Amino acid sequence: MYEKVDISKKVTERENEISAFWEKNDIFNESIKLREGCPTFTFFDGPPTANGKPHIGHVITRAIKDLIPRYKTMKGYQVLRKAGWDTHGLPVELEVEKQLGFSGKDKIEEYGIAPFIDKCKESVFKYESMWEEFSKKVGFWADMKNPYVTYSNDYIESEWWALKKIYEKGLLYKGYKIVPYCPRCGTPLASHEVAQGYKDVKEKTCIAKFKLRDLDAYFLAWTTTPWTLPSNVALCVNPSEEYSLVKAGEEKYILASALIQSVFKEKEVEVLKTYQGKDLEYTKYEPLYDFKNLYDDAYYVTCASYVTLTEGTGIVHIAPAFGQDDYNVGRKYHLPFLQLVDSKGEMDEATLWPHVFCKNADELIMKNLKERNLLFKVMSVEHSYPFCWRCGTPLVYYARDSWYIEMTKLKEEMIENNNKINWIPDSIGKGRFGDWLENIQDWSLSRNRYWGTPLNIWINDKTKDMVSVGSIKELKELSGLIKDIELHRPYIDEVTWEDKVNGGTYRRVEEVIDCWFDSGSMPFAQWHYPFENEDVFKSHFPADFISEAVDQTRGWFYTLLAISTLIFDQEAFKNVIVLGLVLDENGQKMSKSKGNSVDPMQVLNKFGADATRWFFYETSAPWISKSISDDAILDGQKKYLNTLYNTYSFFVLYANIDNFNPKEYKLDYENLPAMDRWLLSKLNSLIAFVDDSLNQYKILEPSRAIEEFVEELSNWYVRRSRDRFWAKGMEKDKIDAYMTLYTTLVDISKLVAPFSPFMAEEIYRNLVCSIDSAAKKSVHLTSYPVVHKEYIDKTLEEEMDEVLEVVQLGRAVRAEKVIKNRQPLRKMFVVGGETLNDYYASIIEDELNVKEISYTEELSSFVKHNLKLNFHSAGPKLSKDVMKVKTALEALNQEKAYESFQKTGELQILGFTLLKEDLIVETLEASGYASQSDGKITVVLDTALDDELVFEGYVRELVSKIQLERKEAGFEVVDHIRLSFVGDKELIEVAKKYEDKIASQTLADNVSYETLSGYTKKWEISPYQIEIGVEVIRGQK
RNA sequence: GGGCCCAUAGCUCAGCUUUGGUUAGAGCGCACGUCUGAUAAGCGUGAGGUCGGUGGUUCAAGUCCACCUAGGCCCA
Repeated sequence: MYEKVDISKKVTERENEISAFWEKNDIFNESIKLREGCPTFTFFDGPPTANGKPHIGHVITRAIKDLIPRYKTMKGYQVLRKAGWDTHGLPVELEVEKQLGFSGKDKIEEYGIAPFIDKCKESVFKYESMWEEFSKKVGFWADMKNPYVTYSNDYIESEWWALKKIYEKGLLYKGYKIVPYCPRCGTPLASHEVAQGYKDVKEKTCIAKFKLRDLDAYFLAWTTTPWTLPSNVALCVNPSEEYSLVKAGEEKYILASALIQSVFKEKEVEVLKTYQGKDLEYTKYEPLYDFKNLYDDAYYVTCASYVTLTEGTGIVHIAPAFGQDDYNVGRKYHLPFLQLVDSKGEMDEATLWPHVFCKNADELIMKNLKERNLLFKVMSVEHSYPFCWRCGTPLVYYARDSWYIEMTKLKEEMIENNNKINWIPDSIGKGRFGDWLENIQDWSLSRNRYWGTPLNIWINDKTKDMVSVGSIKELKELSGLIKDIELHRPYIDEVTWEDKVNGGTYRRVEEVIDCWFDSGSMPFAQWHYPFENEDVFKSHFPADFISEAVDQTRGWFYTLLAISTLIFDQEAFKNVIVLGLVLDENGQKMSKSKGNSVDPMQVLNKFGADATRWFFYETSAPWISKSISDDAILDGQKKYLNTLYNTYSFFVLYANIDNFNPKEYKLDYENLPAMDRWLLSKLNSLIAFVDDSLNQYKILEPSRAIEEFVEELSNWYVRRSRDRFWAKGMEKDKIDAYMTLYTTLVDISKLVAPFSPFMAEEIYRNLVCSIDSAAKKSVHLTSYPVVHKEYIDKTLEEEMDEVLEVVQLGRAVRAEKVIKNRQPLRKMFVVGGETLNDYYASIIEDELNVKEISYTEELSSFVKHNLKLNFHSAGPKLSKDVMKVKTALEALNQEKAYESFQKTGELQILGFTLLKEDLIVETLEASGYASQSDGKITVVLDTALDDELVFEGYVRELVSKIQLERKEAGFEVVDHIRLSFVGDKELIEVAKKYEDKIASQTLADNVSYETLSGYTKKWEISPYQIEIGVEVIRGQK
């Protein structure tokens, strides 16, 4: 029959066995082959970098990424899952530099680019096997045999095709990028290098005066970097803020209205006129300096929304060579580019201060302006400023050559395509991402590095003509190259050709591209489209579903959308679940330096994949960051996984004893008892809910519903139905119970397969495959459970809810009066609930150990009434008097007020008329009765005891003690025993009187009152004592 | 500096948008009691909350508004 379930076996051991089964039978590929010809569901896997180890954050991405495709596969879709590796980029180069023991570009060139990139290639797959093991462990199914690799020639060639399309659309241009730059080292710094070197410094800042050309007034503009003032070409205001023309002393100034006070302090100021920022646009002013003659092209006011009124004057000076914001404004207004500081950080020859280091020129410039009455004010400011982490020189922001993709031209298309995407949660798509698109910037594409996709632009050194090469074939045609070539530096740099007509040599530009372009190109580059696999690509674009952590918002999510908009003018993915980050147990970010990183393999080996996955599903919504801890994982494991597993092992235990084969019976729905129909109703409600939720990419809600169902299955259905499985023979009631539980467990195994793939598999294989060789050999090859609508009976569910409520109240009464559940009671009353049928009554009676239950509407003998204001209805009606009326109502004689209210349906108080909906009737326990109420239902217990009840209580005690002894003595559940009693005569009499009952419940074939035998133990059953012996009778059933 | 997410019991989280409403819930953990022939389980009672802070709107605010603080993410 079924394989015996060994509860003591370690979870990880069980999971490893399942894993081995999947591998041996190639279940993953089987699950894809099975859906050949079915509709496709497209999932894109965001490529991890293989030169870093998997960390705990990858568990959540993998858990979520795995769930949806498994679900969709079971729903009948074919879901290809090509894994990928992100292989290019600066981190790889840095890793290799470290390994080779040097640092810096000059050292790399000394070492040689060819051997250097060979090292990069090696380094990329340093942890590949670790990743494979990791994926296997979490149960993440992906095609890791044929992954896409961003450094492969095919992949790069696809990117070249895309880059050429962008080039042909005229969207690829060469401009400047403002980078943090160390003038001493002569090199730009990467952002993480800059971040290392911030220091708080005190610096002189100034407000300069810019004289209007057509008005006797000055614009006031504040700058923290006076050395950029000679390179000024424009001013900038916020178009939607208000600005004022003010008179202070003899002079007139223009500045933001909101900042007049902070600029002029106590000084007398007269406001002459106000403007909207937008009104000032294109107002011309006199330049501070005329080192270069740009008088007709520059020196006017521009508008940009980044200008804020939090400090300064609300007017910003624009020097496009020295700030990214400035540069963007410059491009927008076609301003000239003026860079009067050289690459050593020294002032230009053309200025009054040639070769002075720019930071030292601040004082000189302010002195000069002051002499010419162009300096309004000088202030000291303390702020954090970046310094070179190598040499301590203050960094300057400096314009360098860079290639851009002109994303600003595609703003509308980007927004339109973004609006087609279902973001989960939508606040990210609309908020963080949407806002960002509103302020979209051009994509700085090039990197002056070595290990990356080379930019496919060749320039004629004589004519300056440019060519973008879109394929290897094209390259060969142009250059006459015959042999195969690797599309990497330095090899690709050697490919040049002569222009036979106009002369000159075409050479490739030096740059490689941003590796984010690699990952954003994966929809087509993974298939080497358009050179191959046109069908596969076309049927798998855009993706139905992707998911990554929130830090990818401006990373992969953006580049996917950007490239698909550029090339295909559509969205790259339809649904995206954004995931929160995984934090340590104190909610702190994990980092190597803090030493609080959690090793994912250690977690997986300790708790198993199902429990770890479940933690991420069930803890909170996917996008909320999670604090991970052993306790938190253990929680879900105990509550959900162990409970389900125990229920399953309970079934197997008894089904094996009874040799129960579900294939020999049918689920006889029409004639099932209410308990079974209740379970089937709950089950199918659950299936409907989970299916619907997953279809909407909701994960938290179905997880919690599953957990709740499993709890009810185990702690209500199975607990209540235990003796049905325990009954002798194979009566209909027993078959019903078996069939109901079997059906439920099999459906649940399918339902939870996407969530907890390992346990689902184990349950399914043992319950289904063990008895049906024709069944699908894996749960992941089956179809997702379908709702039996006819099994859903909401009335039944509500009735059972009431049973549970009554039981809970009854237990509360017992606890309060300290009456053990083993002590039977004669009578109970239920007031205020629906009258339930005998079946339910018997459940309640059994559960609460009472002989009779009666329903009554009349509870005056048990309870008192209390009238309270219903604020919801009375609040708006009474308004300010609401509290007065409340107090008056409380002061009334409640019973009398209730009576008259019952008669007339209304209540007069303080001149107000309160109607039924304005009042809440509360019932309270009257003295002398044991009762509990939840406000709607009241349960009253008759606590009087007579001899018979007391005897029956003793019987239950005796049975309970015997069962304990059986367990302690280590008897099997099915063992029959010989019983013996010695002790106080009161208890002996009870035992004799109820001997049959005791014997049948404890499988005793023989009872003796003379001498004790077998395992014996003394018990106190207050106030008497008894000693009980239990002994196995072998060879008998 | 800008944008966004988040803050509720010792811990993990509901409740907040759609309807502002009387005593703010659940699970875990703790104490006591109870039940149990599947279970590391179940049930009950109790202790445990200035709902991050301040101010505002309102008869009434965990819930709506403004500001602030802490943590996190992205961008400067």
